[in-house]
Amino acid sequence: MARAKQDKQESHRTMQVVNHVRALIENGTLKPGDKIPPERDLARTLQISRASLRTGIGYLAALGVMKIKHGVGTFVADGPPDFGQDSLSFIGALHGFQSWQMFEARILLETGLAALAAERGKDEHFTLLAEEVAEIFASVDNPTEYLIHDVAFHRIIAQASGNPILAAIMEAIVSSMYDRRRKTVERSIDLRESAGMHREIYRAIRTRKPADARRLMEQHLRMAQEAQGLERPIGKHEKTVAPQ
Amino acid sequence: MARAKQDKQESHRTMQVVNHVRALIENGTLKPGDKIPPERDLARTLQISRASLRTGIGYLAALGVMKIKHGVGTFVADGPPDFGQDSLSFIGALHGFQSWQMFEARILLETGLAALAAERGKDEHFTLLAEEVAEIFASVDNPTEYLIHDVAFHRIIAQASGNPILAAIMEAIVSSMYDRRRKTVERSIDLRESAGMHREIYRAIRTRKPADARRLMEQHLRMAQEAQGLERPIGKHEKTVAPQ
DNA sequence: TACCTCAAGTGGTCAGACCACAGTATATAT
DNA sequence: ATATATACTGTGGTCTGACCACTTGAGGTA
Repeated sequence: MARAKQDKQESHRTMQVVNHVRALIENGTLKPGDKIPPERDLARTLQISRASLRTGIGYLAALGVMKIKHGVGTFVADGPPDFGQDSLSFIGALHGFQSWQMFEARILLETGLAALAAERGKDEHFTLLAEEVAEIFASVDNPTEYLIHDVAFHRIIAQASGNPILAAIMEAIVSSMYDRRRKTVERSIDLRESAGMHREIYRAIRTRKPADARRLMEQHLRMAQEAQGLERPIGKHEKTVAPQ
Repeated sequence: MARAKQDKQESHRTMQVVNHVRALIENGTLKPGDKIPPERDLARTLQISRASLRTGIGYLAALGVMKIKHGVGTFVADGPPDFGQDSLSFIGALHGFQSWQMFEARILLETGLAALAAERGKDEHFTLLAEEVAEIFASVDNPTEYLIHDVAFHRIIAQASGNPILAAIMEAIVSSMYDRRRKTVERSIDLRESAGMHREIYRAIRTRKPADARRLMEQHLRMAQEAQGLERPIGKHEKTVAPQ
C-alpha cells in the first residue's frame, strides 16, 4: 500500500519554521498581507540559526504561502490563492504531462465552473462579465489585447463560481499553458466567432442556465483546443508539454 | 489588471539552481528516481555556496520535485505526481477554504474521472477495481481497513482515467481532507450500502457507461458528503477547513 | 521646491566548521 | 565460520558571523 506512511519531517528545523507559521496562520495571528518579523529577529525567537530559518521561509515561498521582497521584508501571500507559480508546469515537465491532458483538465474544470457561475453568480460578476465581453468584441483585431480580456473573462467566471479551490486550480492550469496559448492566438483564426461564443456563455450564465453554460463552455473550449491542434491522439504519443 | 507582471526571480541564486535542475529535467538528463550529485559537488559545479544551493534544493523539495533523504542523497521525485504534501491544505488554511468547497471540487473531479475511466479504462484497471471492491465488501466491519480500500478504489479510477493531471489534483484534495474523513468513517454509518455503491460504480465503468459512472459516482460522493455534514450552507458561513 | 546623498533596515550570499544519519566495511567474540 | 559490535565514509543538516545588495526615507544641497 504505497503511500501509507507520511514523510513527517522535511528535516527538523525547516518543519519547525513551517509549522510555526502554519500555526500562526491557522489561529488567525497571521493573515494575508501581513509582514513577518525580520529574519534575524524571528531566528532568535525560534532559537534557530538564521540559515535554518531561511530554509523554512524558502519552503513556504515555494508553496506560494509567503512572498519575499528583497530589502523590504517577508509577507504572507495575499490576493488570489496561488500554487507557487510554475509548480504545475514543473511537475508536468517531470512526469511528461501532455498538452491534450492539460486541456482536458481545463475543460473539465471550466465547464463545471461555468455551471456553478450560472447557479451562484452575483450581479457584480455579471457586470464584470459583460464588460469583458464588450472588451473582447472591441479587440477582435488585436490578438494581444484579445487574449488579455479572454483570460479575464474566464477568470471572472471562476470567481463567480464561488469555489476558490476550483478557481485556483484552473488558474494554475491555464497559466502553465500560457506560453503555448499566446503563440496560437497570435497566428489565430476567427476571433470574431470566438467573441460571439463568449457572449453566448455570458448570456447563459446571466440567465442562470447552468446546463447551457456548461455546454457552451465545452463547445468553446473544444474549438480552442482544435485551433491549437491539441486533440487527444487516437492511440499514439504526442510531444510533451515542455515549454519553449 | 492585477497579475500582469511576473515575479521573475525568487532571488538570483535560488532560481539559478531551480532553472538548472529544470533544464536538466526538460532535456531528459534527469529523470524520476535519479540521484543528483552531493551538495558539495553540485555547489562547486554551479559556482555557488552550498548554502545557496540548499535554498534552491529546498524550493524544489517544497514543490514535490525533489525528495531529500538525510544521510543518503537527493533524488528526483518518482512515483505518482505529487504537489508537495500539504500545499493545498496550507493555502486552504490561509485563504479560508471551506470543507464544502473542498468536497465540491472533489465531486466535480471524481465524476469526470469516473466518466473518463469508463471510456478509457483498460482490463488491468478493471481487474484492480474488482479486487478492491471485493476487499471493500470484506471490510464492512472494519472501518479502518475499509477506508484503505475505499481510497485505493478511487485512486485506481483516477489512474484509469488516463489523465495524470486530474489524478494528481484529486489526490491533493483528498489527502487534504484525510484527517476529517478518517474520523467520519470511524463513527460511520452504513458501510454496507456504501460498499454496494462502489460495486455499482465498478460495473458502470467496466461496461463502459460513462454517463452511469458519472451519475453513480456523484450519488456516492454526495451521500458521503451528507454523512459528514459538509453540504453547502444555504446562505451563511461555515467553519473553516482547519485541521484538528 | 526639487533633487541628491547617504544611512538604516532587511533580505541574499558566502565560508568553513561541526553535527546527524545511513550504509558498509572491519574487527572481534563466540 | 558466523554473528555481532564497532568504526569509517559519504551525504544531508545546522551553526556562526561576516559581508553584499536592494529599498526606503531622512536630511542635506542647489
